[in-house]
Amino acid sequence: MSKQKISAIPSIRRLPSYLHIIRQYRDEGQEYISGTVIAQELRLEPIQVRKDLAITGIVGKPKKGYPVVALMAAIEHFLGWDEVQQAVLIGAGNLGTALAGYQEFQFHGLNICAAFDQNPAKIGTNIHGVPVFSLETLSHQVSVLGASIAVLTVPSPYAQEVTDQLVQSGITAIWNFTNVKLKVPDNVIVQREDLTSGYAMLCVMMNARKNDE
Amino acid sequence: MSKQKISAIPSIRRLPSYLHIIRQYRDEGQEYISGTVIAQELRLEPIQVRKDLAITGIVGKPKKGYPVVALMAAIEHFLGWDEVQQAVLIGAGNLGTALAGYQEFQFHGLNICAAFDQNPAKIGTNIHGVPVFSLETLSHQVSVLGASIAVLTVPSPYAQEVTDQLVQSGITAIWNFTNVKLKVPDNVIVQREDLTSGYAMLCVMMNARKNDE
DNA sequence: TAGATTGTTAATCGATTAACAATC
DNA sequence: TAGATTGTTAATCGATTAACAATC
Repeated sequence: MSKQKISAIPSIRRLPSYLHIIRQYRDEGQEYISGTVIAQELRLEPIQVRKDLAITGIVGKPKKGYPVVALMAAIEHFLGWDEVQQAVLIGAGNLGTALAGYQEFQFHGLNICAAFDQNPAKIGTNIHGVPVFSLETLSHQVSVLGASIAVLTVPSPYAQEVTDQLVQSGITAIWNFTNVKLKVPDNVIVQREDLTSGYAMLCVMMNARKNDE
Repeated sequence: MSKQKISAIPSIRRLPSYLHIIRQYRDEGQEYISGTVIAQELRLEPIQVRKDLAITGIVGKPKKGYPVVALMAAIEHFLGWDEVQQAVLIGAGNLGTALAGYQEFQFHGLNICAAFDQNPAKIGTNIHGVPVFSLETLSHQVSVLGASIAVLTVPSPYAQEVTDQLVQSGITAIWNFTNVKLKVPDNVIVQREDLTSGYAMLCVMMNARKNDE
């Protein structure tokens, strides 16, 4: 088991932006939405949108498009966003606080139910309604809360040692916001979110434009 | 001009993580680092690392690897990180505050020199040393500060109208942290940072594992 | 010298795009 | 019916991986 290959990674990454558009059309009371329309909104090719949506199993109607409600359900189910996931936040610093207060996550079934920090001044307080605990109580809380996801926002130097604790506590999925490549056992999933890679893209595009003039 | 195709996007996105590893080796006083070693650290294929590094123009030495200092310089120059970029932060909320305090950006030549917010209570204060101004002074400040980049962290409903203001103020590159697909003129670059797309990946990996057991 | 590593050229793999019949 | 849109099958494109000669 584990370490298995996920196929169609680019498609999976585009699904949330489709969902966002589709939700807007639902709110406007539309019954159907076509791949062509989604493509226009996101400036993509219609064929790409259709191919991507196909992986969720949704079936559209020629001439009309996809039924909005069923399409939303199909994407959410495919992503597992139709079930609430309990997550713990590790590191109640700037970024951690921002993520704890990010309302959008509620739409994606992600519930940050507890935060952990080293700083005694923060323990016992709460950030955006999320209680902050001592890291020493991690194992206990993880089992009580039934959390399987950890959102990691500690300073880089602590990332690996905290990860070891997370693994020992029974966490099996880590959303890693540090720039450290974490070492974890085979059965633990890590998704690294690297802001600097997006910034690199922006910079290269700026350079390309400059050389173009 | 503009809208030109950037090639080797995946390679560009990996460069920052290489830089991070290489910097560690520099700090340890290493003179050379091989593609093999970088690959081991990041669990990639050595050939991929060599191919990626080649786009920066660096030339390695058989048997030894790449000269650490020159390699850092080559990556930084390729990304344009050897020159400081002035950026304005739009939206001094949770995420904006976190980004203003993100030390790491200094390593990448990104300097957030001013923040802007709608909220009168925030105007005149500062977040992590970055002064917060009224949005009405945007145009003036952008020209005074010589900023060409805007980091956009306003709530989604305001994203487009604020973007229009940014464009009018002379901003030509937007790092967009909202989930809105922005409409901008051809000469303006937008890099969207979508946290939910990373979370989608994590969820699909979790589902794949579950079905595997 | 022997062997690790580079950089180039070719092969494979997967993602995107194109073409088009089916359909409501 | 006419035409927009779907979904399938094939073609193209680009990224990754493999093979290997060159080299220090």
